[in-house]
Amino acid sequence: MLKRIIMPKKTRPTVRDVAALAGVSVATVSYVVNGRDDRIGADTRERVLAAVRDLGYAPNSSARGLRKRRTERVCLVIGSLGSPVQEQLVRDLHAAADDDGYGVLTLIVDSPAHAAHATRLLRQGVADGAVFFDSARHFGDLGELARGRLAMVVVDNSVTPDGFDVVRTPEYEACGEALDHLLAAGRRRVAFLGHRHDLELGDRSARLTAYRDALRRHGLGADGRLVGAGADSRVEGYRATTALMGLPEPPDALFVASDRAAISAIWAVRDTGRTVPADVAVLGVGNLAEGSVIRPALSTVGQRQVDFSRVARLLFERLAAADPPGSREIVLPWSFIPREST
Amino acid sequence: MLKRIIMPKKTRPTVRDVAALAGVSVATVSYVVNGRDDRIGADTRERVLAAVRDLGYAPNSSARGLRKRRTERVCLVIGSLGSPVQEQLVRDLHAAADDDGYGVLTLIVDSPAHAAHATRLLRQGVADGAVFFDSARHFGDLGELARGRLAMVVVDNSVTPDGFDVVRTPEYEACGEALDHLLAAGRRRVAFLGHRHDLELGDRSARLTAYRDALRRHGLGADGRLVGAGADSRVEGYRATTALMGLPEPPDALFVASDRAAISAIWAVRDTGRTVPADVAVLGVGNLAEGSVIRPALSTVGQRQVDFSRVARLLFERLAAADPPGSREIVLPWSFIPREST
DNA sequence: CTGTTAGCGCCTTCAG
DNA sequence: CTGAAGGCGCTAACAG
Repeated sequence: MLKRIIMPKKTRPTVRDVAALAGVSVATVSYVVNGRDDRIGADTRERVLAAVRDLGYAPNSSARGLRKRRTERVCLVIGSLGSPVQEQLVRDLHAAADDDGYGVLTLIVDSPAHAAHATRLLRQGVADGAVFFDSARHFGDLGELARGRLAMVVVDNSVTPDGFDVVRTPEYEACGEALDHLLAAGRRRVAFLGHRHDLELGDRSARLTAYRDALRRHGLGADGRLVGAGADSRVEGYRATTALMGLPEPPDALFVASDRAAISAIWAVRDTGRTVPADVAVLGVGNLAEGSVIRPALSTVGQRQVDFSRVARLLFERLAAADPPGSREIVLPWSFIPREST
Repeated sequence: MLKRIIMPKKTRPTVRDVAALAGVSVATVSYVVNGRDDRIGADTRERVLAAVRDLGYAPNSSARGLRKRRTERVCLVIGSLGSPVQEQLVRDLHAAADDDGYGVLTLIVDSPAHAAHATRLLRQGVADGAVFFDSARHFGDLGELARGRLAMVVVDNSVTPDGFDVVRTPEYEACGEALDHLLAAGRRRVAFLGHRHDLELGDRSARLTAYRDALRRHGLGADGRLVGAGADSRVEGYRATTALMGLPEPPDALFVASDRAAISAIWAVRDTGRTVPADVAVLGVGNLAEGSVIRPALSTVGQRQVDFSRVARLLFERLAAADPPGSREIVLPWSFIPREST
């Protein structure tokens, strides 16, 4: 009892504390804090703001979320750290969120276990909306989440809209164009280094399918030894390429499903004494900034100007809408970006 | 009115809905949901769980947080995406959180603006605890956050404990050892490529200071042209190295403050027709897995076995403790890891 | 212009 | 073993 009075408060200040200190009611504090102070006198407002500062008051987000039935937070669900494309997404989403007074939380989901984890948090209402990027494949039923009143935008090519918006990238077409270029230039042994999940997906992987179809278009048979994993990281790209170059009939072109690994691949090719692109052409995916700086500059496939502001806008439109808009679908512009490595 | 009855419920189910469907009281539902079901009959429990499944019920985290005055969530505040060391931290923190039934949110803070953003969320009680990694420098007063009843562990060398635990890495000593090795081997023009913030920090940057002190120990003067930015990304590492190699008197060794940039540096050196390590030695920092795979393998400085489980444990000890433990300080083992590039 | 007050959904004594 | 009730901190009617 006595402790209460003597000790500094161990619990964070509430509206009531602020109200008491400023000599006003809790409603007034709430109005001031929320910017609804058209009805509040200037002097009163100042007293409240001073009390807020003195006490270090910040409104409790649980209480506010409970009352308003919105958290004013959005969630970015991404598949992994380490890909610079995502940095742009982070930036664009933060920018859009700031405009609307929202906070951004990030959930890293690179396995079904993390997806379950994320699903639980999202269903518990940790945020009002979410953008899924490079992570949708780990989730079971995204539609169920959307039905739980979560505004959602999913960047993925193989998911079907179901109460949420879908953003697609025409990977298949752009990769096909790039591969045609390679094959038209006379390359005859083109290898494919995919992500592990490209190989698991098989026919449902746009990149792998684009590769197979391009070979077929040019009358070339598939050689199983030229298809494998290696796009998931720089290390794997280096290793897989080294192995490929040790083959009795090594490839004369490499289609690598990520720029990061493609850059390692260039390095690996050169470490076996060959030249890029003279001996071996290398083609990446993603249009990483780094690719345009290295020598030879990396030919790639992706957005010319990496920009996710449209994705962010979709989410905040959804959040602002009184009635949820129907499931929309947009397509980001992808193209073949030829440089020096092919 | 009629709509209410006809339309599927637009709002998420609550304990009351579950209780009504299962034919029990809300208290019973709460007991079952929270595993306090020693007092509940097995059949009753089954009915409740069935209702939970049918309705797709998940307890509202705002309401629960308000009532329990804890969110059972922790926050990872990291400085950027893209560094694989952080992947290990993410993994280790998730593992520890799962054990204790906590959720993990990630906040990306690579600027003071993002720090303000994060501070607001944290002060609003979005999580019970937080680990700061590679981000502390963007914050003004971490002590104030800790006083706001947030359990905190800060991984940073220049912050002083103030109601939170601090984890340090003996960078200065380990870098010094590595540089001594370089200089003892006869290198005379050693360049330093730092992060932008190393250069801003000046004397307070362990890596830059280690560099300057090592030169001094070996009786070498400082050459301003050999010190610059370039560690922040692969691209910058490549560019900065290329510039350095174009100098009238190019360096014979490069100390690069990140492994990622150091790897680019090796490449850039070779692209100017020189050999690593014969012409130019390259030393990185961080012990990135990739560094041990490339040829020549990258000499570096860091944790031999990258492991942050102790960091995570610190946080969860703090959360479990009734009374906050005093500010603790631990030191992670860092060492010089010589390989082929020096 | 400011104060009073009724919940938001949940957990947890306290009775029964 | 189960039900009723209070209150966590906040916002938004509604009074005054």
